[in-house]
Amino acid sequence: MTTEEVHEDRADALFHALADRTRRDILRRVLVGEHSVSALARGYDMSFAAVQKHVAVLERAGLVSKRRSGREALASGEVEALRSVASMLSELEAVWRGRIGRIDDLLAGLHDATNDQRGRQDPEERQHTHQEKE
Amino acid sequence: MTTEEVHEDRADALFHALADRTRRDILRRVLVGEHSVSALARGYDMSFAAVQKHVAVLERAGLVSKRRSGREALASGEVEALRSVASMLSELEAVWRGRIGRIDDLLAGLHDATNDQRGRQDPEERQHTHQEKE
DNA sequence: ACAACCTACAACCGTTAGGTTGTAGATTGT
DNA sequence: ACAATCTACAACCTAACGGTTGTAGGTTGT
Repeated sequence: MTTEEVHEDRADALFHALADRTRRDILRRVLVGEHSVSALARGYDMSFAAVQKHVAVLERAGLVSKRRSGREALASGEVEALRSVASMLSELEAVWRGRIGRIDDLLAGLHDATNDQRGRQDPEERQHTHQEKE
Repeated sequence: MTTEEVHEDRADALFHALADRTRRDILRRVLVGEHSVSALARGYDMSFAAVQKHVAVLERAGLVSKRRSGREALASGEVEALRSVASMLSELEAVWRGRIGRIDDLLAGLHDATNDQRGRQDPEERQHTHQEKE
């Protein structure tokens, strides 16, 4: 599996995890502070198991981490994962600006330089640069 | 339907549209410049109809707009929709910073002040502020 | 006129997602 | 010891998703 595929897998997991309002709501709560799964479950009109699954999806995506404390599992939000999603969007916007031609370059500024938007604004001379493959 | 529900519907559509690698790839292409649907379809190992559906999903989410030119439908990426997604993530990060307590406040800075991150960085004194509802 | 092309959409199919209930194990408080 | 609580997971159900093929209508070029 190439590095780029891993990146796409992560993107799939992250965007999918965010594509559900219950999960986004759970994420908001655990970003404020730790909550046990059952404490979270009390806030929604669905079964405990359903909420637990949502937390599991968030956890698999890396948006939430869990810690054991006795019988409860305390979940808290991972703001760095959130920032990595933001950086994916920045990459897309960079494509729009015409800065990135090949997808390979997307993995260049991946470590910590997430919010790299010093520089030009609104080029507007973008027009079908159009390199068809094959 | 409340304003907040509309907002959540939009978030659902946007994140769901982005949660598929083929759609993200299509989006990258049309962010560079206009492409007809069949031109896009030629780039993927799937049927025309499948690609057309992907474009439709992106269009419904507002990430892509289509224009008719004769027999072809030219799709181009909507960078503003991309920025609105980024602003949703900023709102979540603002929740983490402890700035936003109630979800209602999320709709405050929604018009154009998307990248509102002048101000404090990394508070770190966040710890279970924890207001349980009910 | 007609063939080629592009788009749109319906119908279908297998898999995944989001929900349910039930069961079982570990921890806690009395 | 025992009941209550919390978590994890399996099994199941229905709806939505991502793909297919087929059909039909509008545009283009010869």
